[in-house]
Amino acid sequence: MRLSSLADYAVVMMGAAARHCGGVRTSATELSAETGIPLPTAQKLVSLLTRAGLLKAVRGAGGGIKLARPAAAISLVDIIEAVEGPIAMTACVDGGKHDCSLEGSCRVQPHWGAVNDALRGALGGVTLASLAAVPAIAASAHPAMETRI
Amino acid sequence: MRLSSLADYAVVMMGAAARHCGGVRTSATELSAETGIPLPTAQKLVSLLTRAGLLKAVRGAGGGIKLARPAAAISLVDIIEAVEGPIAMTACVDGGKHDCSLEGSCRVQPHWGAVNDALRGALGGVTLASLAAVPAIAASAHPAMETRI
DNA sequence: GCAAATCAGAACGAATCAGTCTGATTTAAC
DNA sequence: GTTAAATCAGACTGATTCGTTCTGATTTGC
Repeated sequence: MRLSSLADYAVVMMGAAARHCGGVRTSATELSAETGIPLPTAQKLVSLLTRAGLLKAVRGAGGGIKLARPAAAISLVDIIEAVEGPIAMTACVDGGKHDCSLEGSCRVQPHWGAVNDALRGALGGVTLASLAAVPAIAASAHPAMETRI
Repeated sequence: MRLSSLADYAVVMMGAAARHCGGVRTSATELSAETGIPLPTAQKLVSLLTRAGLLKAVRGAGGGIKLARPAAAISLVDIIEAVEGPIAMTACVDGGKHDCSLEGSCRVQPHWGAVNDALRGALGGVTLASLAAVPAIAASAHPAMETRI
């Protein structure tokens, strides 16, 4: 039930990219320096995010990357699914895949849909725009984060 | 972002145990036969769930297990945390553990708390009692599960 | 006292994940 | 036109975690 490190890094990198206000082109090297993520890992993430259609990449010297869509149109769901694949807490929630041998008699299955919806709703409610611009809230929220969630 | 198989099995097993109405004592062998979960795995789950205080175990011939609390007082959160440990999507949400090198400058951190709360709320809203008694709903909900969540 | 049944914990194999490295492609400068 | 630098893109390796199985400790019933 924990996010993979790659997905976590991807969110941080996309947040940094969004801070380069739209048109300005940045690069994996620059984002690596800003966020502290190792360069090779940052390069791999750029590749994944570009393939998913979240970033626009331009090769060669002077090239770089920029957001493919406005920051307000990109949510945590998009980023996480770009790195980890479809969000499905159990196999029976993953459309098409029906590997569970308990199919049919399982009484838990109906509930997973609702739980999965709640998770996707929470992730979809956080856009990249809100990540890029929350200076005061972030500072004041830190102490409260201790609440053992 | 997928539940581990062990945790998934644990939920199914606890649901089956709850169907043995309170006082009646069952065993890992019986639950294994009812759910289709391999016996060795079922035994390990019984051990984990007992250690977490969700089941009461009695050793020896004629022994067995039963719910430690009423089914209405056990939620998916309890079961999942018994198997996987505390639910924390990222390291910075896990109280005490502060391994992230980006601490302090990270602008994403405040949001993870809210997302984590939403997830825990969704999981906490599903009690073992509701899992044990949903005959009609389960049957009618199956076709709708195709909705690519 | 003996035997059967049960839970409890340790050990092994497999799969996924994180990270690193090398190569293909493009542009800019000379 | 050529060279060189900078960038993205994909393949590879090591490690950690997960899932499963096996063996042992404990208790009751006969």
